[in-house]
Amino acid sequence: MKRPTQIDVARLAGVSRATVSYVVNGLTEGPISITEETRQRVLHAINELGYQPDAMAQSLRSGTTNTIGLLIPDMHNPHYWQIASGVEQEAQSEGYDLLLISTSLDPDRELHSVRSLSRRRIDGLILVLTYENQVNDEIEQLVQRRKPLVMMNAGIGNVDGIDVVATSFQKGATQLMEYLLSLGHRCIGLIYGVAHDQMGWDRLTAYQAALQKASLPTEDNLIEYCGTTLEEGYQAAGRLLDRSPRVTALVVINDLLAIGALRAIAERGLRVPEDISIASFDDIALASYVNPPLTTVRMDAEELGRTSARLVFSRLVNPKLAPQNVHITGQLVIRSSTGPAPNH
Amino acid sequence: MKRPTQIDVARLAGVSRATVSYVVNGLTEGPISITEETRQRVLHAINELGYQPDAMAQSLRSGTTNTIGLLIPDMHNPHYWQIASGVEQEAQSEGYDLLLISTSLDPDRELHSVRSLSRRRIDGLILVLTYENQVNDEIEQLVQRRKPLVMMNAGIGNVDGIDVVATSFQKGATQLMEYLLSLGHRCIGLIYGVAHDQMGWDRLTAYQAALQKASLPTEDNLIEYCGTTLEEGYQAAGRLLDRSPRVTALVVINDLLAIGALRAIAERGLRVPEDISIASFDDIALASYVNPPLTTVRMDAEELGRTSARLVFSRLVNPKLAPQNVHITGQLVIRSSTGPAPNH
DNA sequence: TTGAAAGCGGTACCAG
DNA sequence: CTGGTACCGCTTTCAA
Repeated sequence: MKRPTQIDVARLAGVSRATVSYVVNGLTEGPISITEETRQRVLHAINELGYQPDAMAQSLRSGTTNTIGLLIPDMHNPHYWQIASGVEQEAQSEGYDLLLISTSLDPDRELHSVRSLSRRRIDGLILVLTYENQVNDEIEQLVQRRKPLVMMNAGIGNVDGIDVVATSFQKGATQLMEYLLSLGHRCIGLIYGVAHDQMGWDRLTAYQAALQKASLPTEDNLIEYCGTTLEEGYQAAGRLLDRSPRVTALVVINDLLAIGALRAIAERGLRVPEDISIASFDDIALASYVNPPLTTVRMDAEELGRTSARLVFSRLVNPKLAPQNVHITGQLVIRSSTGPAPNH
Repeated sequence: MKRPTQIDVARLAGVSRATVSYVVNGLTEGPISITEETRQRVLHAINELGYQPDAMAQSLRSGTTNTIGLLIPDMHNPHYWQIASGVEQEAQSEGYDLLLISTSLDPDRELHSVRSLSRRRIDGLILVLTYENQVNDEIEQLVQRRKPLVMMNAGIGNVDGIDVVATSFQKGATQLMEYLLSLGHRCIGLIYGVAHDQMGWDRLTAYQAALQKASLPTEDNLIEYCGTTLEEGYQAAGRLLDRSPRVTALVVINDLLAIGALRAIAERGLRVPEDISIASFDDIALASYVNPPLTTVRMDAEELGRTSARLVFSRLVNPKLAPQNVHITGQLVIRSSTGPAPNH
């Protein structure tokens, strides 16, 4: 059973393909105008056959796909999920569909995916890259073809003429460190679980700078590197706690890992925040629901997604808009996972 | 700057479009065979221009899009995220892209989205519907066009000739209830937060049946209905606890809401599981990381997604496969959020 | 008021 | 070994 085409409809209604097209697209008013009677005949035939215009053919003709692409590094992290959710909402409300690709933190796939997306005549593209340098050429091409393109988390190398939604925890991280220091913490661990060194740089440097400013040593064994999953956060926290029992506060690179860390803490019989404070970044929905609710630096990821999508659409409407450069910074949210340092 | 087409390449290489096509598709061996020299000329021209075949045109020709569609009810629930993640993994590994649509629990959008997907010549479709009845006609059409189509969570009305991945918590829920009863719980609350009455039916009926079997009353005010978000789970648990302080155990329709409920419990100064036990369904990754780790009925959502995707692909390979009907049941996982009823 | 026909960018058959 | 060309399904001038 093949799907019916315009021709089938035209034949059944006894008109030409063009007429069908007019009726379907509601051009029956204005410059065209078609007899109400033929219009009804066509409409009837359409119903009869269950005809639906073929989106691919329309795309080929119009050069437009009604689709925007989103590339994220990892589907397991709620943070990216939330970004996707925001993008999806906005896309949906503009009548666009979302093509979602996760690179699973694989640089090759990142490149390959951008290629694949660009072959598809996607109307707009939002990239949350981790290995930017790899794809510069592709991006260059897309820009030259005037494709709406938004990069999130673009590092230092703000490519010319590209819309960027830059997120920075620098300020929030600094606030957080000051807050912890003011609570009397002097031995603060950092759990640094990232896909790529460059990610989370803002937090790492803020951490180091704050310690330095407070004339505290930035000991290497207070920093624990790990991967990006709950489990890895859990493991890393365990290692850190066992290695440096003196730590009174733990800064974790994101909420997900912090939740893993919470478990490691609980398993060692330590109470939060009486024995040890913990704080992290993102403020995913869960952050305020775990026990205790997490002190964190908020970055509304859904809003991030919505903002990126809006940038895409505004450029779609007006291609010669000057490159936008939205900068979003995190806000410290104090909850009950942090408290005064023990014996202070 | 327009993107180059086959014609441009052909012109630059001084050959015909056909030749370019052959080279691009590597048909240079076998029945076609092209001089290595021309091949190189074409390849060179391609590089020169940065030519990439247009996926839309290819789709129009082949009737194929290298895309599978996934419709989920809600992007905020990790359960559906995980399904999406599983589908994405499998799609990725088969070289397919994923078109993701969330209906945000809106029945109209559900219908509209299925329509939109079917206009797009999607190669396969996975539907996680909540309001099935609405879309029966559309589905009928897709089946007749032999589109690989998998329905998850299909209720009772297993449409003929459709691949179904049915999930049921019936057995797991029954096990869970027996387990709670064996721990001495006699007053067991249920938090029933679903998008649509029909969802979670398996758990509701298992809950009622178990109570009945134990000759316990199924009091209406032990059941609290609510929405699907963390916040609503939190609120609902609060209402239930305040209304019926006698409950010693709480069964929650899914882990997400259970995490919300945990907070409501903690805020009332109750300890888990000493004062009150709590158990739920899904076993999302977080379930074993919250404090205390949740007793839950496991349904590996990512695996669900992968299974659905595999069904799609196997039908893509062999369209006349008999309709598959995978039935996946949840397994009780006992962790530390459940314990003996107080004063037992 | 309606119809004929030229593409959109590729693919694949058939000739040469 | 390579080129010409019909076709995929739809839109949109241009003529009738």
